[in-house]
Amino acid sequence: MDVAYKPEQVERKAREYWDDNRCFEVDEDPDKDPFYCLTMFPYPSGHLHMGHVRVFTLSDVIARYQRMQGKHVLQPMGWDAFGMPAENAAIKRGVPPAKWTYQNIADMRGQFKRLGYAYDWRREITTCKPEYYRWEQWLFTKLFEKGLVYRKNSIVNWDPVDQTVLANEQVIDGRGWRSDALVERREIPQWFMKITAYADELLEYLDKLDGWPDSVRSMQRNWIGRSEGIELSFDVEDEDERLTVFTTRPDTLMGVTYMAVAAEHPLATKAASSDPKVASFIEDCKKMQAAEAAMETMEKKGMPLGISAIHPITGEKVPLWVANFVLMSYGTGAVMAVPGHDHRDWEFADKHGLPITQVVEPLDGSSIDISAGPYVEYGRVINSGFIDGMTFEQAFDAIAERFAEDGRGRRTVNYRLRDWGVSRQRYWGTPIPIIYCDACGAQPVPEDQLPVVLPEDVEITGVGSPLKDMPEFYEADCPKCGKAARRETDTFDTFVESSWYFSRYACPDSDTAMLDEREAYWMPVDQYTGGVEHAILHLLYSRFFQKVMRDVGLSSADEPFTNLLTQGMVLKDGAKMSKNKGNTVDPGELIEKYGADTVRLFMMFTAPPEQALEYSDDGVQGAYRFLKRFWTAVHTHAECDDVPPLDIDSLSTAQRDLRRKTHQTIAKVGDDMGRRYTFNTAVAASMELLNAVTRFDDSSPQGTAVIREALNAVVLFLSPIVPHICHELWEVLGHETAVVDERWPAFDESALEQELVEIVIQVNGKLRARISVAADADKDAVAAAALANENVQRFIAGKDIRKTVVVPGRLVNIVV
RNA sequence: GCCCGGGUGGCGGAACUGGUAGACGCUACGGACUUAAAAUCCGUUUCGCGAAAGCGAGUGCGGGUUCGAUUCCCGCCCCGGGCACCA
Repeated sequence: MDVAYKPEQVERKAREYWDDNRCFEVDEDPDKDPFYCLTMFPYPSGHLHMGHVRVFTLSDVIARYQRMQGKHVLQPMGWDAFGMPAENAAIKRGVPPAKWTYQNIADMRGQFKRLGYAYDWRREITTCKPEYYRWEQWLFTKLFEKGLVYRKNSIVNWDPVDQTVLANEQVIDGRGWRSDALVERREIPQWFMKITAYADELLEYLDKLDGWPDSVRSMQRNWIGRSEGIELSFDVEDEDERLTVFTTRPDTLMGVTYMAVAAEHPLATKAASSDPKVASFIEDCKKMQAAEAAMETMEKKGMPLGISAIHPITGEKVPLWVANFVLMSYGTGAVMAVPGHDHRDWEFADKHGLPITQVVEPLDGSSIDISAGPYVEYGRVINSGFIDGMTFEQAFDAIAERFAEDGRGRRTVNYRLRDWGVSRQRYWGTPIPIIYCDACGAQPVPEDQLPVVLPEDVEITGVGSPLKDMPEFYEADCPKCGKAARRETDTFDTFVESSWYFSRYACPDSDTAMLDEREAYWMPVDQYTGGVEHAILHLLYSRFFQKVMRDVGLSSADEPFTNLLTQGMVLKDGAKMSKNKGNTVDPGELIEKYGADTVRLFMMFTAPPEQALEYSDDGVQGAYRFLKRFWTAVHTHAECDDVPPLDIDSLSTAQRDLRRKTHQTIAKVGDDMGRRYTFNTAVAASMELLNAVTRFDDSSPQGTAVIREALNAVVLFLSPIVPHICHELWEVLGHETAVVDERWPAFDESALEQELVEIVIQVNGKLRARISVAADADKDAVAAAALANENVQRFIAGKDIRKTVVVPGRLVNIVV
């Protein structure tokens, strides 16, 4: 054997075969069984990183495996091309975002091709192209017509020095990343999509998504945060308007000792006008970040407004506070506080010397010390007049009824989910198709004027959006009255592009409609793969868009992704790879050194998909070494060219053992790849089989026949993972057809039969011996054999046997 | 802070439905081949005691259920992801 493994040659040959034969280009064939295999498309940052290689390899393995199962597999690829990094690069290097992005796409496409992914490149999508985003603009105008979009004020991070809006990521310790100025909260008008109109459906359908991990469904359920409660209103002294609050704990109503409103609440604004201390407090509240994590971890501060609400039952005065932890954008911007039975209220009351009263006691009647901490469980109501003695449910109903009668309240359902703010004060994004007219207000751009094209030749300064300085962009005529009007210069959140791209792959060239009839052939996606970090936002927005597309008649699918696989990150030295930490590894270099197959194998073997994967140079070496062994084993065997057909009945015990191993492995690897998605154990099992073949020293005709069967199997089931080397080795094994067109091997049940099985013997649950018994031995015989064992006798001698547990084919446990 | 994960040898991991803890790979060590090195091949490798047979301990920590717990339950600790403008 003088053929050395040269990855670059082997891989080029396989690639050329796939390209020449257009192996991965698929059309809509009604006679075939379609399987849509999709990966979350990448942001074209310019260079491939290890995370990309991992997720795209995972998806590719699934696609190739399904193809071997006879499915008509679509696997497309595209680019999530709008986003901040392009603007940042433009500021840094003076290159326009469009130019930078297109160059990156070209570079990355080349790297992907080198990795041998089975993509139908004819369907490539680039979201920053007008052919793509025009349909997104079109859908927005449809939503506008349906009343599913609206404009309202909301809070952004404002950098007072750079005069620009910052992303949460660009705020570091409360300061702007470039200017280092203290960031302020600023309210500006922005467009919102009514995702809350679909809250119930998004929640209900989670139960039907049984192809999704429970963890993701659970995160989404909590994110939507449906809660049933009562909305009730309190009169406020010297005010005409009542103060409305939402509570899920009306049973604690008599325990309200104060109330709190958000800094932006009208009552707070009013109090500030006459009280400079309140005014300065509200001013301070503006200097905090918009991110929820920052809100939750910051010090809880508040200040009395000097006015009181009137308790709706007792008529007593309840002091009104302004507090930094109450959000104007969530609920009504006001809360009732029950410090006796809520953690946050208790801490706030404790700090500010507000009264804490107990109105719920444990159902078992035990006493609690409310001054030491709140009691937050459901219990029995006390100290509460007409609801005394009631359970939570009884009190809930009683309060609901009472308030409904006097028109002060109603049962209602509240969601934690907020509407989706889609406006961004950035240049590099899809222009929001709206024209503002002084006379007619905000008007959607009519269909025949779409797309609103983003000018690509611009200069980025880092101060505001260049669109605001381009009259040729923003000057427009009102679509309704024709008078001079002003075009919206904000662009969409880039999550909008990624909320429907999966459908567009079905018909990327459709220029008369957003989606055409081909959508129905491929959608929904059978297998979607991507990082866990997208478990909530991207996946929830996509689910929302799918339902919207369904409701405007573009699709009949309720959900976009039938099965979801969330993959873990790639780490080095226990930390996420990042330029800051200087611990990045360039997959391009590895591919050059070892070939694509080695990198693919390393990724699949090192950890199961859902877990974080720790990078190691030695691990890559190991993968390369295995491929060399694999290569040598197949070539060595291929030298014996007179391999006869298998004659199962004539096999020796050793030959039968190897054949059993082959068929056990076929079963195991099929299960690992098809059901469990544990590609690491599939590879391990393949290695074991190859090790068994290498150790099997038998050059008799039937010996080589058994080896041939084993090697054929190994090449077949490694072909989704390391497709290039398997393409070559399949040919070396004498096959006329390409491995890419082969079916998954079938396993022979009869090959698995065994005469003897090993049984473990325990005494009191501790391993004491192993014995070999006939596979069909009955329980009593196995127990008797176990008792007869010498070492077992040492441990049971002189003791009474209390119990004997026999698990057939596995173990015996003798309890003394 | 809240929600969701994870924690097993020197390292990555395996043990799928409560039934042999450490498969497979890496590292390290010993050996073969070689003038030498690389590559390759063979062997050992959870820890402690022991010449060996074997014994004891052991899956983040503390408890519990069970004949039997890495696996189920309760309470902690640590690490990671998400928290609505990173994608």
